[in-house]
Amino acid sequence: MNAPVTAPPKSRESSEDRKAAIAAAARALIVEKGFEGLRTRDIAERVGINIATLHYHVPTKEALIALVADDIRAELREQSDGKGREHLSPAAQLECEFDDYAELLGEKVALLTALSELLERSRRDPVMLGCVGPMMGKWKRMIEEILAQGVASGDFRADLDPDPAARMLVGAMTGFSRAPNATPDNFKRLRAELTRAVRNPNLPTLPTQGPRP
Amino acid sequence: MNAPVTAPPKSRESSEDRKAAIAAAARALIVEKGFEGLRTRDIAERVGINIATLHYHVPTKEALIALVADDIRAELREQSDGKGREHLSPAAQLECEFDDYAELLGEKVALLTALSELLERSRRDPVMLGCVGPMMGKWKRMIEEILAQGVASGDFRADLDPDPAARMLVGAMTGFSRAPNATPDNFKRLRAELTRAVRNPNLPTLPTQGPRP
DNA sequence: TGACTTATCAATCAAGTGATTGATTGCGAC
DNA sequence: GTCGCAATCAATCACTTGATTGATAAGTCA
Repeated sequence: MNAPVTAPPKSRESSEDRKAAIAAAARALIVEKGFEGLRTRDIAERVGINIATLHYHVPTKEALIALVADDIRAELREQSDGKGREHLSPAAQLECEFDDYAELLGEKVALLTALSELLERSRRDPVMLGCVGPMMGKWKRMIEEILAQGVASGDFRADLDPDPAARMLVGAMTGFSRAPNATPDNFKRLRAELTRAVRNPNLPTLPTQGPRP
Repeated sequence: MNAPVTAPPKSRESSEDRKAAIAAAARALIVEKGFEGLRTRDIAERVGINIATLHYHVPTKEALIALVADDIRAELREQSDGKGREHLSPAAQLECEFDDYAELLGEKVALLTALSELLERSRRDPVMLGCVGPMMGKWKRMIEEILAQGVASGDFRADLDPDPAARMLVGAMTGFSRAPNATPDNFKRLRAELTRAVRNPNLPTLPTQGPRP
């Protein structure tokens, strides 16, 4: 390589690296203190830079918010991208959605927590709504689509209404992450229940039989 | 903004009335600005009193939080109290739960919004968790109980697992109030979907409201 | 009426809190 | 070298915010 695009590690960080570090620190602090408890000084301290340096990279707090939102969006897209599942049955696709959320619950709870904080604020902050709303909308629509296909294919109940059913599934999952006793085992039970809630009872094959004894 | 209460120069309020007014103003402001955006000065202004007067009635912000939490708890209990429904079928009892939530959505959205703010904070505030946690726990347990009875009576699916199913219902309802397009009509569709999600598909007739022997 | 309590306010404090300023330092280009 | 720019920092401003203080008026009661 005679033309390195990314500069080698210097004593002084590049603007990109700094911004990434700032976003990470901000997200961690949002989880700890809540969005409204986010303080620019705390972020700077965690990154190990001066307040003025922080403001050099991220001029205003609004820009900081946008940075964090983008950071979260990028990480979420990273998970959902490039996983062609169109060839799977609707029921299998739905299980994949559950798998994805289980992965978030297991390895990226902080992401979910931060997202939850942003969501709460989005109710009264149009800018935030513009950041977070599309993410949630996309998720719900994706599930809605799977459900509609499943109704057509016979995987799911014929009387299933995709829109409210998708609301139900999304609400159940997000609600789960907020609730106490959000253990992996309890999520297994939840997803099993959700599966039973939407599946076609007239299907000849019954893969599972009821809840645990 | 809002007129600083051109209230008539009344005689001095009683301590109880003042506290009630403070709680009401605080709740309204929580809805508008979020819990973390709650400012004692704003509350005082809305009530029409001096900051020092506010601190006379509610010494610290923590006491204010407790006051608000108690206020919300009281209003919620007011709705759920004294509505003996044990004589109804489990399916009918569940519909009553949906009715209750529809009523909240219609006439007391502010209550739900404030509660949502408190819930968000309860994740990182043990005191708040002590206030809000029991409320949510009671609700979930109530639904769980109805579901268990409905499984036994045959109203609901035999393979329904009450605990995660209750999580699902609670999550679906709370999630609905947060989501966009939370219209009354959409709630109708949601509750219909939830009803179908739990009902026993082997029932010869659709379970309807009314007592059953 | 007079002593005592309750409710109220203007003024102020002390600790934040986002943002700005002016100077300093490291690094690449010429 | 040394010039210019990007990155950094110490100091500070202007404002917010929960809480306190000392004084004053409105009730209560003997």
